[in-house]
Amino acid sequence: MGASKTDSFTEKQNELAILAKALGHPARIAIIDFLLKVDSCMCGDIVNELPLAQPTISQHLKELKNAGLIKGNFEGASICYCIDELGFEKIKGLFQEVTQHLEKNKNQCC
Amino acid sequence: MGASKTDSFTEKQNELAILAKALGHPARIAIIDFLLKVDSCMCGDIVNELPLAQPTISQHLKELKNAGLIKGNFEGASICYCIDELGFEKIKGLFQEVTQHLEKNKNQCC
DNA sequence: ATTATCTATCGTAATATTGCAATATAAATA
DNA sequence: TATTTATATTGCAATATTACGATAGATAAT
Repeated sequence: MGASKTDSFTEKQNELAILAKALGHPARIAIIDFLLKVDSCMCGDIVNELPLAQPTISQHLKELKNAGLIKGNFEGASICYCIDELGFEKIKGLFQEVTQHLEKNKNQCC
Repeated sequence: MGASKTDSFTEKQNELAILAKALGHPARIAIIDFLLKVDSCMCGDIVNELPLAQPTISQHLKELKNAGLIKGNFEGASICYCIDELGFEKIKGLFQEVTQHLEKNKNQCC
């Protein structure tokens, strides 16, 4: 085998996993960091910032976009990328659940 | 190639990526969900809950533990697993940064 | 000591990801 | 139209992940 058994889990679990997976690479975290710093930029700016080739950056941007973590709009010849707050709102929910739960239950087993 | 260029990124970026990657699988999200529901449990309880074989669950638990998202302590013959709040605190920082940034800058490019 | 129970590790096959050179596409400009 | 500029896609090799059967280790109970 080797393929994830996505059918065996809830839609919400799969959705969260897709969002987390998209953030599960340092290059993609670095892209998010950069977008937070500059608000918006084009693909070439990121290529100049990170030590990866243009096709690799393009691939990472595609994955972030598919997961709903960034948006990209045409602006003349280039494409303007920026953070997509919707994706981050979704994944934030999980952490709020965890935090709220842990505040209630300080006395754990471990 | 195929290996991530981890040396090219900051320690914080790599750390966040490791945490996010650990959550980037529906089975591991399901394990976290279950631990939130029952507070603490043993490996066998998760094997009964999820449609995966025991070695597979054990492997997922190991990854969550390595990332610092769960803890596991011996309790008699079995091992008691529960959420590790430290890991979740770390990853929460990124989302707070994003949220705070987006509150300030509602007027984006896209 | 033997057996039963619980969890981890090993080995392996199937699949997915990462990275880049080469190439293609799309829009602006000369 | 030809050229430049910006980004995406393709193809491929290297590596990583996923899943599980078989097996090993560790503790508890008999």
